[in-house]
Amino acid sequence: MDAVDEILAQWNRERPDLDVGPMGLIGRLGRIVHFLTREMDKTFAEYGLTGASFDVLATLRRSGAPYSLSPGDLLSTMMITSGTLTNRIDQLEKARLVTRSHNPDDRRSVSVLLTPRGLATIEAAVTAHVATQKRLIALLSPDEQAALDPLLRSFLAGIAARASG
Amino acid sequence: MDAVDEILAQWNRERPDLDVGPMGLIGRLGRIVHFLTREMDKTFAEYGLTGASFDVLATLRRSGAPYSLSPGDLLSTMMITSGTLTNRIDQLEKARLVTRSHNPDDRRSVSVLLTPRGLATIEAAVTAHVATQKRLIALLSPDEQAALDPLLRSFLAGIAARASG
DNA sequence: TCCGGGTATCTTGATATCAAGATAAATCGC
DNA sequence: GCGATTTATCTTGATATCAAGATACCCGGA
Repeated sequence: MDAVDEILAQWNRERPDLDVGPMGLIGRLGRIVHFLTREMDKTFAEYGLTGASFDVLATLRRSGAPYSLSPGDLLSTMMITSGTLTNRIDQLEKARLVTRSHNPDDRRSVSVLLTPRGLATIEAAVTAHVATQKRLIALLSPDEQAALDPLLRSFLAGIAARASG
Repeated sequence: MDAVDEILAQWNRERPDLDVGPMGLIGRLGRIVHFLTREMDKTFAEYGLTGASFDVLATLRRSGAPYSLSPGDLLSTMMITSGTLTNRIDQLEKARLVTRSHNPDDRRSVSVLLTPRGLATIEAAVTAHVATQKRLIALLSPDEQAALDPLLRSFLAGIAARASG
């Protein structure tokens, strides 16, 4: 009888006509992700980052040398709007973790490049982040983790199929 | 090879020292919840609500007649700060979906009460919401849903134990 | 050449959120 | 009783986000 079960019990009492089975699954998913996000944010904060700024730096870092992508490239892999990305890059530029430079061949487009300081920050932060994720996922046994993985893949595949179809 | 696998492949190339197994699980969880949230928000919007305002109305509704709780009661079941809750109640009051009244016995405390209009709104919205959740969860087969449930329970139990211990 | 349409990025205005602290009222210890 | 502490809620100031539209530039066709 966890916190989600208590909510479902209330609905059962008040609205017995509702089938709240799906609400249990989705509610638990939401709470789990909420907790994981909060814990991971603590690690980011140790490096002066937020989840948002980490995402940008990590996307640049994992794209490989020279650690440079256009805002458009970043947008395509990060589920945010263009205005949000402009703001994130502004903040990172102020913190001297990235620089913007204009492409002389197409002056509409911009390159966002990790500075040496930005590279050092993300190298350290991602190492700590992976350690945090390892610690968090250890709340499940290895068997449970192995059982969960294909279910999440299937769920996400269903979503991808829906989004494109 | 889904979008999360592509991210993991990039990290494997750039930082083969990192164990990104946990990142796969956590990344998929995050994406699934992000998608589910966006879809559920569409249903809320049909009733003039957001996820935030739905949460307040639903908490009042499932508490049972007379559909009245103090901000403190609401806070204890909704993972938000007191300032956020004040703002949510302000918005709902403007929309005439709830009213505030002061308790004569303890003038610090306040009762937030569903108006008839608020009750009618949440009755309809929660019915539609449950239908949306049923549709979304159908991306998994019944067997997959049955397999997922105990894993999420176990994960959330681990979190609850950690949070309290 | 020049215009229309498309592309890449940024700006604007409105909201929602949080952290920290303010306010007001109740209660506790003496 | 009376000051100090605790409790319940709200306020303030900063930030992040989004939707919609503005800006600046490129390109293809007449």
